[in-house]
Amino acid sequence: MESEGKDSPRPGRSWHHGRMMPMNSEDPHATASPAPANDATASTASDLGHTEAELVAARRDKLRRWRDELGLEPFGQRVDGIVPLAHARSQFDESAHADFEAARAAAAGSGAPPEDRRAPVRVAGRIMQHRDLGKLVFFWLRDHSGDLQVTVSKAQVPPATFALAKKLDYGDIVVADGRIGRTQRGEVCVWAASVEVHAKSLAPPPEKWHGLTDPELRYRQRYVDMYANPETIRTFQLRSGMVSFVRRWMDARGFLEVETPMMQPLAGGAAARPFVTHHNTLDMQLYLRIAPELYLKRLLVGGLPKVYEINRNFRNEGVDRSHNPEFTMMEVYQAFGDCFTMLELTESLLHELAVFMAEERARHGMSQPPEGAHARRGGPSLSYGKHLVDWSKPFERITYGDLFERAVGFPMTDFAKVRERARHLGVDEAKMDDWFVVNEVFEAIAEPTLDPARPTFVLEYPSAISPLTRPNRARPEIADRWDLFIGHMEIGPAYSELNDPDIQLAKFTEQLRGGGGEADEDERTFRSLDEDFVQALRVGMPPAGGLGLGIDRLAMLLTDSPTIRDVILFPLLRTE
RNA sequence: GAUCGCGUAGCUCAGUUGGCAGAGCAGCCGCCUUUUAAGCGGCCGGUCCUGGGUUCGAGUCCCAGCGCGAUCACCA
Repeated sequence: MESEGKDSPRPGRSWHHGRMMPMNSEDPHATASPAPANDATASTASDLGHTEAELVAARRDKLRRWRDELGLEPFGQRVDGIVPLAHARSQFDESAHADFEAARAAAAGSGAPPEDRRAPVRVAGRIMQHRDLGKLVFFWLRDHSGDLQVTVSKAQVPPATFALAKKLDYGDIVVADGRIGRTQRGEVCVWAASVEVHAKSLAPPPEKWHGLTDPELRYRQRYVDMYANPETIRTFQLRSGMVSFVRRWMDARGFLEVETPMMQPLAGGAAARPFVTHHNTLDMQLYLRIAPELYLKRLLVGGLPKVYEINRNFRNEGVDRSHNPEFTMMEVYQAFGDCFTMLELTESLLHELAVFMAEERARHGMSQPPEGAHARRGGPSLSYGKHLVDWSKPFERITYGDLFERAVGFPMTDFAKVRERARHLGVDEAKMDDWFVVNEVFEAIAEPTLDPARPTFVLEYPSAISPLTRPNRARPEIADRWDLFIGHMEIGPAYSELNDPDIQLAKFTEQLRGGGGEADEDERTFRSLDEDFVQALRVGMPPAGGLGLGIDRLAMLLTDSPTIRDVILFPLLRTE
């Protein structure tokens, strides 16, 4: 395919005939004149504030003048050879700069061009700062790699280029060619030979110094947040690196990544309310999946020994700092494993992931923990808010019962005292089974005592509160399950999966009847028996370990983000 | 869904006891060849979230609603 290279400026458009104006118009109303009627994207004063309309009009007026008076087309085309700003900056060479300055001084007045060994670069970015000092214009560009200054000297560029450079706005997307040098003040910059606008920003920009701070605006206009707040791009670069690492790690251990249905005729695999949707041609009610579990287990039946899926789940529930209605989870199943297979896998994965993310955070310029922090354990430590999470192996392990007794002060089997404590907590325990009262007290009192700075596996959950989980063969009163907590968040559970179809069917049936008293009526209406899944178990599923890891919450921990919305590009918001 | 807090210029924020609606940034005009949140002079910019109410007078007090945030519930 033929490479067209840089686009060239187009002549002014004929439909501006009669609207030509001198650059320094004396008509005070000129900047407030309405946009051309044939401009389909024109905003009107009625859908913007009066003042915002004026700001937009000023930008449109520049656009028009560039076209009419400078013959430029400020919405550009393909440009080849652009290097990231950070790369351009790295091309700076002090000796080349010094040699050029000396050669320029020596050549002054001779007319001969001075020898110039400074690296030529082509850069592109969005204008973040702009200063017009008369015959010298400075502006800063920003791209995904960082910021870089461009300096434009009236003496070194064509008049039209300089006129353009003087009128650039915060937010415009600019391509500049030039040599990498520095200013007298020592700022590394591109000394521009050419400057072109390739996208005129018509929207009023956020505040220059504070950026965009209103959380709602940051999420609604993520595209503004991303350029105004560099840490936003960094967070998503880090998240992407994290997910890639997890995939590489799983792939290297022989796990096959698969994709199972997100639209399911039955929403199973978790206790949650689903979203409902509808297929027109098949006239069929469908649910957005609440978990991939039942499909992944079918794959074990089919003969895949090690599978995982990283993808979205949808739960029709509340929104808070650690919940978004659509969220990303990794589920893993390994034939002939159990929940301890999954524990070892999780511990190794997260430890190595934290080592990797420590390097990535450093590479992206995030501040690091003080030297020697947690060095005695030899593991990476990564700040998360006010905590310094110690990701060294082994992670902490504690049983449910021990944690309960340690935090509450008496054994969880002392149901009378448990009920008394629950009443003090305001729990309406009278109609609840003993073990669900225990769990109320556990979640209210024991879970918060876990050290947020140490990943902790909570083991040996009571079978009574894990109705779908396989009981331990030697000690049926405990479930073969654990939960991992980090930073006061549940990161994920793992199970020794049930593969006896008769027991599975019995448990499903009991759950459908509302057994255990945990599910409210509203939720039960969405529950239904997945008979095909039971049939799959009848075909025969190997015993297996299963794991679920909350990818968004891991991203929060590893990018030091206080809310799940900071690690989801477009979190759910009410429509305006 | 509940409780609490917040909502003022395009953005970031002040606004006293209820008494003329404010600043910085951004924008427009002018000056400057070394700026680093540039500077100087001049100018423009408001549905004080919405709707009621109290009052001579409401950004401010009261009620309702909407939106956002925090906590809780649900949940991972």
